Amino acid sequence: MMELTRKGEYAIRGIVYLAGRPIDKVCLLSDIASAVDVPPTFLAKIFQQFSKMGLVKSFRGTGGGFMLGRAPENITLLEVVEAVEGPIIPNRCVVKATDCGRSGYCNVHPVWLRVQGEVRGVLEGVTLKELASGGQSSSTT
Amino acid sequence: MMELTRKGEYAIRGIVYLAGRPIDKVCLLSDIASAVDVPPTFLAKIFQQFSKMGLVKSFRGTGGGFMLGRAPENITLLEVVEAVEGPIIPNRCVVKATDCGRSGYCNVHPVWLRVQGEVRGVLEGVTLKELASGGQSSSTT
DNA sequence: CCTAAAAAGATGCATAATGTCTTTTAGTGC
DNA sequence: GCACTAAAAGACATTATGCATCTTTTTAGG
Repeated sequence: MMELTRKGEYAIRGIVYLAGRPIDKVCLLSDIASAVDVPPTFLAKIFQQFSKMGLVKSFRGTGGGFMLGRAPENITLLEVVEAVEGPIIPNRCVVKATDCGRSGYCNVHPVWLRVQGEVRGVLEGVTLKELASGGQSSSTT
Repeated sequence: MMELTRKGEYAIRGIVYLAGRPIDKVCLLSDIASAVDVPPTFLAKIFQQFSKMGLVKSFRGTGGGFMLGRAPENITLLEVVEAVEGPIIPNRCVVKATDCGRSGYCNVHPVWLRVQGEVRGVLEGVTLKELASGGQSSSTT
């Protein structure tokens, strides 16, 4: 359960790679794709989503490609994941309480809220800069 | 992302209901199903899995039905969820490190481990007893 | 106007989710 | 032993999602 899809995995690989490149130069999608071993057409879709969210900037035509939309220390893993996978929703009732509240057998509701909070918290605490540079975030292991 | 399936939701409803019933009496599957509003045939599959894991005890034939396999304070939500959804795996690389370690672009690995730990921690801290009685676990909101 | 590169949209296949139905097995009570 | 009850097991159907690929269109440079 709770498994990241390939799309999410590819998305992270792609943007982390981009974050590790010179910040002011465009990258060809095809270069990124081959560097991180992802089908180029699939990665294109992913980067289109990134572009809409402002996580990357795109440039068409000759000399075009992609750049990070913001400084890598200002982009969190949570944003990246949510950009392509949608919001972190451990259970429907988190977003639509009527799904569980109607008969009273959902004391589980607050538990899902807590799960959601914890997951978001962890992902929000990690930036692309850390991921690209190999720097570890505050370890709690 | 990370969404519980219907199966998981139904599983929780069913076993929480059972946990709220007299502990030494069997419950008919059909009664549970109608009480928690789940298709009986589907719930049957779920309870078969529970039975294999020892979370419930089943009795066939006349006077048969289901009982909790252990005291409700000794069954955690984590066990229930994992019984039907499988282990909590935020990303493949958590279970099979070769998936991300091969080229070095997975500094994300420890993050997924932390996510896994947090989620498991929350779910492990909640017992069927609390869920059945409406008692809240240690609130941190 | 020709080429480069991303954007957008249509399509196809495989797998998983969500159920249902039928048959089998195991008990109870007569 | 027989009939009845209820769970176990397995086959089946439908839909949604994941995981791509291919084609066409738009935008930009030289």
